[in-house]
Amino acid sequence: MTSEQYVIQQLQAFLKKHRIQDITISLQKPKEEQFGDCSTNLAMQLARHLHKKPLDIATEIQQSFRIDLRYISKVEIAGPGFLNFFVANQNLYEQLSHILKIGRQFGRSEQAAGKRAQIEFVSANPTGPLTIGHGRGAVLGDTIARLLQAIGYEVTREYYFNNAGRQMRVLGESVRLRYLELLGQNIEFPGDHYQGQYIIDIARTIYEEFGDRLQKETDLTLFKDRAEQSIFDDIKHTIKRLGFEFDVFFNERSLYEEGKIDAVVQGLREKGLIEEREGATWFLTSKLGFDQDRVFIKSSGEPTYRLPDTAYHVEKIKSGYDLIIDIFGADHIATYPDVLAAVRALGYDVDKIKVLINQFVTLTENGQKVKMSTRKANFITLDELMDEVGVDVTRYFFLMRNMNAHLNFDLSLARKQSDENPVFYIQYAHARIKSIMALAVSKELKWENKARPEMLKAEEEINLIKHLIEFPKAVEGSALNYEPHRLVNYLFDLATLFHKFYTVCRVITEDHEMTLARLNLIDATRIVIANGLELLGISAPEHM
RNA sequence: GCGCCCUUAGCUCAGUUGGAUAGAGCAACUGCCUUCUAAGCAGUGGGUCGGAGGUUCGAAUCCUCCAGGGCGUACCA
Repeated sequence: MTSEQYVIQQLQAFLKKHRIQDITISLQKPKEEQFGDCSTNLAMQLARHLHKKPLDIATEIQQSFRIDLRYISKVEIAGPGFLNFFVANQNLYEQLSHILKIGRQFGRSEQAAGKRAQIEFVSANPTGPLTIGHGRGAVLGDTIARLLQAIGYEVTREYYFNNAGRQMRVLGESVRLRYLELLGQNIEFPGDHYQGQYIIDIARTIYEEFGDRLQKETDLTLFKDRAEQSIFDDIKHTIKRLGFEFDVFFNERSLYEEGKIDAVVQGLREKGLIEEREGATWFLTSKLGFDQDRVFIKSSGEPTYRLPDTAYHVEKIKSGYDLIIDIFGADHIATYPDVLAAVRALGYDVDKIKVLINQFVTLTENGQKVKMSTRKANFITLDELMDEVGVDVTRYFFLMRNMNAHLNFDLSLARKQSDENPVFYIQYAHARIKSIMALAVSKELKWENKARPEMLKAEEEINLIKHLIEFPKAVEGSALNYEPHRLVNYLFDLATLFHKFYTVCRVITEDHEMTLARLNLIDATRIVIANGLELLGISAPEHM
């Protein structure tokens, strides 16, 4: 049992004794050390119910609280009626050895065991390399997947794409024109076609294979297919470099082939939510409380994205996932309310679907904003970014901030000062520990299960232990809120506490007992940092 | 106009779901390497939490209004 669990147990006993219900006990971690390790505002909450002064109630609770030195050393009343609890060191030592005992498992839990989650992200159509903008979604998605796995979910990473439609025709035509250029034709390349160098590269491979045999070819299929294949190969390579792979690539086309699209239209039509008008097929969103109707099928006969997206989400729900996560960029904000409305109108429970929107990455270079556009090719690719700063910095950068805040990515800073990136601060703590442990091993020191943890009494040591044992809560909070940056902040704070400890407390000394105790402490720290970085997909280096 | 998001130190951002004296990193300044890695540590300065009301024991956090910025608001995805 942790100290917190003991506190809650005692407080619940108090509530039961006084027959008080409908109160949820909340424990906070005070910012100030003098206010203890955890505190509760229960007395203030109860003041209204019991018609007594908060301070009087606090005193009652304090008097009924049974101090057990295995968990809590003292209880104090402070301020307007806070009850502050101080953790007994004995409990810290027990939890420290618990960390050492379970090692890599520390931080993982089974609370979502048996549940399945699907997370769809990136989902860029194969019209060009992944950009820094996609990178944010990619890293967030993979990390949230890792976090969900850490609390027991079985997770499927899914990439949804569409290789049909107008943009793919433009892509094919772009390649064809570049191919004709290679044949020496004078081509005026349209401004609204894909401008990137990669188009020329693809055209060249076609030229090398076919020579001029495609000169009269007007069917775009071959150009389109070659481009798609080449671009997808690149995308998969980039993803792999980032440190993960998708389990499923879901082609939108399969929804048509299996009749899912028609089923959606039919289903909504039966509900009176479909209408033909001006040659197009409309989804009557206005009947569902929205301000305007939306086109489902254009007068050209091609569906808009809303229709297949709806069919796709119906399929997700039918697959029986307990949790369905979509990660979109901010430019898709307007799309999901209609899609979810359609899914709901078809009678499905959309509560399992969580739509996470990540705000844009604003690129600045030399103080100037860089506008990114795949078509204009003035983007920085994710690969180029990783070439510049490495995978660890790339991932850390995308994870360190709340996803619904804009990410200001200063390219010149990322290039020039990449060794000042905070990720190195965390990795450095790990490398320092490995270095000490290597020295200990060379001195044939064996610390496992032989140390006396009660030797660890210095403020730096106690603070470090207290933070280490918060790790499972940090993982859980990060996972349940889909907020990787919380874990990043936790690890940064942990590194700070370790560096402080390192400066003040020498690990390997003449004092054998103390040496073993501290080796245990840094070993536990190493475990937590490594486990944490693993969840972020960032390496934990032995040397730096 | 409407919808979603953002506004906290000079800059970039945290702030554990309403708690006690609002934090960190950069940038500036001052110290600390004969000892396990100085990619580190200690310290100084820096704030009307965009503004105004409201809710209550208590608000950066919740509600309303206003201002500024971003993204949408397509028979593009």
